[in-house]
Amino acid sequence: MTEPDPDPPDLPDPAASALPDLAHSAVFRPVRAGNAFEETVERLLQAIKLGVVDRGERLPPERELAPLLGVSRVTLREAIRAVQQEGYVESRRGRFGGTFVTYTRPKPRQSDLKRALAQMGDGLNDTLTFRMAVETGAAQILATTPLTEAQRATLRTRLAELNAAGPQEYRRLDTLFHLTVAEMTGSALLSAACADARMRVTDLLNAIPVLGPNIEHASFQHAAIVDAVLAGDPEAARRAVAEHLEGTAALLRGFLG
Amino acid sequence: MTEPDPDPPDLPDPAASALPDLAHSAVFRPVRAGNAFEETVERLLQAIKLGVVDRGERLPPERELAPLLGVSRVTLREAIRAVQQEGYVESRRGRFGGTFVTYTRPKPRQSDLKRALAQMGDGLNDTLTFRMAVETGAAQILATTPLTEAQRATLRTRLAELNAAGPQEYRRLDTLFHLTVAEMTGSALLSAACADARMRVTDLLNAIPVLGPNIEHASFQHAAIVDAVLAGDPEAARRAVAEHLEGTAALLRGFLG
DNA sequence: CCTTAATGGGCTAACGACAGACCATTAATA
DNA sequence: TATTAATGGTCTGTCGTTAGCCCATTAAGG
Repeated sequence: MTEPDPDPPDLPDPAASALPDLAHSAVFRPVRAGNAFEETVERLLQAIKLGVVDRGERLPPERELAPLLGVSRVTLREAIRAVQQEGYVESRRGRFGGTFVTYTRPKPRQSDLKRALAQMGDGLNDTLTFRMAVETGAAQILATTPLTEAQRATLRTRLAELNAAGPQEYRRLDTLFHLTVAEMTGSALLSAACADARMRVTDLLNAIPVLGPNIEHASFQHAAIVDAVLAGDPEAARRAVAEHLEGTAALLRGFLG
Repeated sequence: MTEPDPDPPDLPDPAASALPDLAHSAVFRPVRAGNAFEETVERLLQAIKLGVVDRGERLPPERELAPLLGVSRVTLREAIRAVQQEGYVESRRGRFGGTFVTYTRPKPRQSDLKRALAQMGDGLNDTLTFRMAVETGAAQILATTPLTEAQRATLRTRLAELNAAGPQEYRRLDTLFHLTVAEMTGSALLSAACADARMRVTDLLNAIPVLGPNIEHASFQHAAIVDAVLAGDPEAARRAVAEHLEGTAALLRGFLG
């Protein structure tokens, strides 16, 4: 024993220069989040919980979905079986068969929220910060983008649908609205980032009751976002999204006390 | 032959509802970019080209780096051998050995730029949009974050270093500056996104000559960013970054004509 | 009632990645 | 000069993943 490393007196490369370990963590981070199976399960749950595939609808056929997700059909099938056993989907064979979503959002329960919050742990602030950055960025960019009339109409439609939604459909259409904004920027990277950010807070949001006052507040902000985007005012668009997300963030952080 | 699908007259689920294929592409996208080996090579090249590990410095030991990247040591070693054969690094055995960076940025060549642009193809706009979103987001958030005096000092230092840099060191310190802003937000997700965005344009930037007028212009903008962040003015910070990146984007797009 | 196309289900051989142990080499240091 | 700790280099067995092929099932449509 030679006191292996009580407090390194002089490291071999003391001239480590201005080389900041800061930047290290952004580059020397995991190349992949998990194994293919786990990642695939996660994606399927996302598609379901986000409402991209709604109850009663079916997933794309395995032979199409596997290449979309970049995994083999075997891995996809294992993932499907996993979410199947959790009661999210049912598979039916034969022509016009498929894997159908059976999941219904459970009633929001305080205990679910606490569990979800505990599961995220320190990641909550990280996620909320990330979401704030990418969604404000998307709105700001969209407001500087020349939109076709069809796109403008789509935005108005999404907003109207959202405002007309009952508590059952609210979260799904809200997700859709936000994703639509991101998608319209035309950047696949950006919309993937927004989808990712949204997915990270889905469990939390789904555990929060959809209350009248909150909806009204949100509706007002959604309208402000659309108005700013359609008016081509990036500053206002950014501000509107920021206020909207700060509301959500404050709501979530409130449950931590 | 029964005319397989000339124009689907009635699909099985015509009530596909408002189900937008839009959102599909953001969720049903590849779970992983490539195999572990390729991803690892990419990361190593990024660390080197971004200057996170500078010429003469060494990578973390394999036994540390492998778990950081989330791959096995075997895979990491194969990746290292690959970049070694391209002349980026050299390995030395024994205590105080390691894998040392030998890469020096080649002189910018128009042909390199054209090749890099061709390789990106349609991804250029995607990348530039993404970068705009995440970096403006980071600056905006940082400007609303209470900073310690140490952090404020670091920002000023990075800026000073950058302004004092010669053409040789300019790109590296520029990268460092931008990554520092992202890291300071405290969001690992956000800094990873910024690092990713930066990496996607690295080859392009490295192929552009560092010209006096450009540096002066950029220096002015970098100063504006730091000023806005230190002043706690998110609007100004966002605007400064946007202008800065628009300059770069215009420069790159200019080479496309 | 039969045919048929589209779907989930299952199998196999080959490859990729992994963990863990062990070997070889090096230079600081005692 | 001998020790020794830290590093790259190598090997082996195991498991996850893949591509490709064929089977089983189903309901629409002839």
